[in-house]
Amino acid sequence: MYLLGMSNLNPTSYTILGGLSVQPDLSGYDIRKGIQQSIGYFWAESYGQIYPALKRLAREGLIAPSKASPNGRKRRQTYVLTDAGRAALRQWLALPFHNETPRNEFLLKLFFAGVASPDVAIAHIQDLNERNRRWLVTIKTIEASIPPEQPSNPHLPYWMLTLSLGKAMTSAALEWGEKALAALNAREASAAGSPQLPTTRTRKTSTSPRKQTRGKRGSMRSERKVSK
Amino acid sequence: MYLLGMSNLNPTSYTILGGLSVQPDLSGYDIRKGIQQSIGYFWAESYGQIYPALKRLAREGLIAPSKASPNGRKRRQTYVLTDAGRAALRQWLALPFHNETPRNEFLLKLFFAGVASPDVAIAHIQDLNERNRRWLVTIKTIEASIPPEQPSNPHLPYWMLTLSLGKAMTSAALEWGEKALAALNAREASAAGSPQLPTTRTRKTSTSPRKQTRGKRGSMRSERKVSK
DNA sequence: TGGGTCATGTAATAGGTTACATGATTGC
DNA sequence: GCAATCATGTAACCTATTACATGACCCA
Repeated sequence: MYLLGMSNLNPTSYTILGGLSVQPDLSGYDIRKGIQQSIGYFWAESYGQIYPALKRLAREGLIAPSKASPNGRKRRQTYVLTDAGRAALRQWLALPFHNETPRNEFLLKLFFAGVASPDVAIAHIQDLNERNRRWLVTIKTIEASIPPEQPSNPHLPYWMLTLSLGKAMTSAALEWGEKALAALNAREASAAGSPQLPTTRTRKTSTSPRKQTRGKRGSMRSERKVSK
Repeated sequence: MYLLGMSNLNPTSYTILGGLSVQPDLSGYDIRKGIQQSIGYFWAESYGQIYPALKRLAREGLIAPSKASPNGRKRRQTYVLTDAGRAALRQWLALPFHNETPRNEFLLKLFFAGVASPDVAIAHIQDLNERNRRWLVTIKTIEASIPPEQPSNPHLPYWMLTLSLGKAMTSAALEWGEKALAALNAREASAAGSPQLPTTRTRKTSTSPRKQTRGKRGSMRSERKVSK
């Protein structure tokens, strides 16, 4: 009965189903905003994914257009979950989760930092610490915005768990970063005390790395396939 | 002088440059193996990325084919870093690191776990804990394999730092997982004690989710674009 | 002589971001 | 009337994984 040509949705689609299961009558725009505000510290979606996914989900009957416009807004399409959609969501929830391929560019640069000046590693760790401090603020903000809800909400215990994992990991990384920074600074200081061969490294006064431009950021598209 | 049509390499290319900066005369195969064995807990590369990247790096003069075959193997192409390659690597190392888009499927499923039976969340957390325990073993294995090197190795302090961050975050996650599991089990037990309406949830004996098949794993390609 | 691993490579496809285009609505 | 934000959508890329093809070498 439900082995028609559908299935094999992408994670974006399941995120949409999940969002609509928590709150019906959301538009694509709402969904994106909701994701940013509630699970933005561990999940992101772009419009380029959301709108096509909505079309497809509707086509396959997992969501349905709804007319309800909670506020007076017009020209926006909201959706609700269908029974089939709820079933698909439950099915997906029960499957083992995928490990995302590990790709941590911070750790990669730290691993190879021996080729560069110690300033580089120090700057990256400072950068990481700042980002982590900001994450902690974000997480605490979300945390503060939750309790007011009705306490019988079946989602609440799980929402608290996701927040506490986020907090635990970010805190651990921040503690590591502060210790690492202290260790590297001590090492730098002692190196400055003892004699040192003049090497490639030019002791810069600023430790902050300059802005990174990589294909992205539209302009500055210097790359143009060398051969072929 | 060095503003020719090159630059804008992808992370894979920089990983290769990094690998060759630590040890020259590696083949594509070696590089992949080396990555798995030393930084596999935070970085992965596939052949489909490595071989094209090697070609391109050689074309742009950042690496050069070398003849040295450390062991007696034949029919394999090894490479060394050129001066330009080392410069490119240093330049990239100094740029701020990219945050990978946060996409943690475990947290996503946990967040929406309220739509499903409590067994689902419990199974996922057990799964996570097992993976984390395995990570810790891997990290400790790598850790044990490092000290024998010459202590003057300039990479060593950074390698130790990457390992300690990996360990800190994994341990934090594991501690969280154990507490979370205890909390959910307690909740389940107390729910079983108090009367409960018969709902959709079918109390399964097994808590382990079944194998996930999603397009990948070649066979079982049930999806076949419904329309268009 | 045959299995395992070494070794290189490519085609199909998935999955996703960015930049851009377009226009409506709200509030000042 | 104008800026900000709401709102939808698409085309051009990029990045990466998977599956497959191909064959050499090692050793028992």
